[in-house]
Amino acid sequence: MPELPEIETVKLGIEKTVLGSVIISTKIFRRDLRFPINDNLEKLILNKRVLGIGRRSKYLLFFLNKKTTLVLHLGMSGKISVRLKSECEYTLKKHDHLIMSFDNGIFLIYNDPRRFGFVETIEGNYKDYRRFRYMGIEPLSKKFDGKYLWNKIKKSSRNLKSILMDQKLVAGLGNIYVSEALWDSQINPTRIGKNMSLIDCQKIVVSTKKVLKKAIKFGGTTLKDFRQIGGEVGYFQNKLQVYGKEGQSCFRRKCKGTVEKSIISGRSTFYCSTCQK
DNA sequence: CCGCGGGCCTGCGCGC
DNA sequence: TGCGCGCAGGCCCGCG
Repeated sequence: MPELPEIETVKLGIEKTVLGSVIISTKIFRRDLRFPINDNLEKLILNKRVLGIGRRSKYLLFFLNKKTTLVLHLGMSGKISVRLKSECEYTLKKHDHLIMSFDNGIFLIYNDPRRFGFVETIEGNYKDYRRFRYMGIEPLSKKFDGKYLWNKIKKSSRNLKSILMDQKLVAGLGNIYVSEALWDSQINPTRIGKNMSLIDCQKIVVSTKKVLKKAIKFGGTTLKDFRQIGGEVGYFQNKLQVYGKEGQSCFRRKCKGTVEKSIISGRSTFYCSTCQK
């Protein structure tokens, strides 16, 4: 499910609802998520105030105090939603795994059918979190520029699809937005890193940022199960240019090509080989 | 060290 | 209607 724009959308929703509030109760219905929920998680977060909400790549962060940060990863099918108390008590939904209630009356529910997501705490500075240690830079940061990308890939014999999916290089892009960004930049996902020019890399970076920002603006992409925290779908699926469009005419003006789908590095990849060179 | 493929789960849509 | 298959927005791990 969620890539960077979807997590950013969820983050903005959570900020509006629980920032500054205190976690007054937690209920965990299943602990066997992608990684088992630690036995002491409840103890570590109970009665803590949410001092800040953050996002690193596709990870959501609840800053509780100097020592403790709650990390949430939504995997492929995870959702966070807000509900009223009565709804939680009487209509627990299938695959609801965790409920946190706050002193402002808000309930946050984590639901995840496939259980590829997980919840855990970071003790100490979140920057030292082991899952962030080797993680690449944020794609929307200033550091992510053409030069950075070019330096990272100019000797690589991997294809662009797998390069941009590599979270150690740039963290937060996933299957949808890599296809979208490469289409926007008119560069073919099968091209090899070492054959890319600095100009090509600059184009990719510009397109990536443009696509991500637009997706955030539209509240992310809902293919089937992504929801904003109030249950609203995202709207960026209406703005997709290639993802899921195999067999359709390329949307680029004056391009007579057809969108094709192929499996690159194990993932479905969509592109138009007529205009993506 | 690096890159790749399999595995983790459930649900859905498709062809038969 | 039902069944089996393939596929799905991500990540970790083991292997070569």
